[in-house]
Amino acid sequence: MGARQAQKQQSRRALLDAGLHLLADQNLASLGVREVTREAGLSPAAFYRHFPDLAELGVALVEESLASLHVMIRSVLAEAGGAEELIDRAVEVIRQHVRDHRPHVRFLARERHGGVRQVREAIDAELGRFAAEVGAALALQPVSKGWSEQDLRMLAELYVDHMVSTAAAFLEAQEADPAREQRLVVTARLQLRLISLGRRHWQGS
Amino acid sequence: MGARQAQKQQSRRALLDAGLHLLADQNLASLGVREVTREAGLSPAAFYRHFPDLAELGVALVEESLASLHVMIRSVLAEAGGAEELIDRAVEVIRQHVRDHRPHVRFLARERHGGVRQVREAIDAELGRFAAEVGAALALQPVSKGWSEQDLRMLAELYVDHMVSTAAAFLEAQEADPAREQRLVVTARLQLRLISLGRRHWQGS
DNA sequence: AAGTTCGGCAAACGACTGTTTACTGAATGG
DNA sequence: CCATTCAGTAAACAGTCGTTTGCCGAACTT
Repeated sequence: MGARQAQKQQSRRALLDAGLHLLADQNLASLGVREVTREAGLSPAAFYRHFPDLAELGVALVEESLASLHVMIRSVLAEAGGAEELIDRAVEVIRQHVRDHRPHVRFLARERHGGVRQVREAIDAELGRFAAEVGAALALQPVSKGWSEQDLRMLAELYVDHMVSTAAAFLEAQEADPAREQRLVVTARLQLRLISLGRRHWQGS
Repeated sequence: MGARQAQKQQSRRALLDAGLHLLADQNLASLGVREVTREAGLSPAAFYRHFPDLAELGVALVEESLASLHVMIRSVLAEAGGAEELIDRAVEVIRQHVRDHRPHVRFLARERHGGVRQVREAIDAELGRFAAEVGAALALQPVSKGWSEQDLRMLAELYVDHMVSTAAAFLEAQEADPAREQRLVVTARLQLRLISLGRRHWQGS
């Protein structure tokens, strides 16, 4: 890649980082072009060399934010182990992921039902693909023997929804109270244990 | 109440309705005073006779939006019945509630993790009280015999989170595709059945 | 070495913003 | 019936906004 492209990528990164930083306490819909370029150290007009819209910057952030999610889920399911350890590891991975990618996670939580349709749809589509991936992984586990396609999908969605709720809860807990975070870990584990229990006794729909 | 107060209430309502209407495709943080008053048919300055802030209008909407929720939960738990019918009724009540209160529900979904701290905290506090109420109701059911306080709370939160996720899903499904709504009903029922199953086999933490 | 591409800039456009001011006039209370 | 209260108004304040324009100069191509 030439120095030309490299410098352009650098500016693009600066814009994305500036946006992500400003979105810490703001919605995408209330973000301004001038605001972003000011934070990024560029002139307002420079923005349009990279994105036609702020919405487009938003979808770029969505892709970036969810890329790490797929990596995350694999790291949970990669190492085998009993149901109990799997649960503990899953919760821990979520906790750590929120710690390591606060801005991205906050962005997702905030814009999932936010005011920008384009971004909302991008998140939903990606989350759907995510659920499919989880479903495929669940199908490989011995516990899922005899489960219908529909039931697997329903379970995967339950897990994904729970993960999203938990991540959002971590988001608020981590900046509020360190003790609250630990309580959250305990609760999430218990909930997953209960779901896992229901799963073992499932007789099909 | 005098005619004086009555007219003031009417203007206040107009502001709240205008806000709710505009928030259909916008965030609270990107809403403008002028925008709201224009929609409400008032002058910009009139706004300040009712609210100091747009954030305050937001918390007013939170209270309004969640008042109907408490009514809702009671209508589910009021009539007794087997676990199966209770689940079906719960899902149906949520579906209907979203239908009947679209703007309020959308507002809650959008601002729960939105850019206005004051509103976020109001929603979380109210949702916490809601979970406590659900927990108290769960404690009365025979299935909960021997359950610790913590376990009951964890279950209540699981139910509330699931309800919130389901309501948000209905929100998008209802304006997209009527068939998707029915699929959502089926999925939500299955998920609640699975949770209910885990609940019956719970041995305490 | 000359010509072209193109990322970034400053400046200007009209439109819109939140909030304050001094005011009007109808409902209120004595 | 007169004085007061107060919800609502119009006008003005000083900004910020998104977007387009013409231009510069460094990196590419040939």
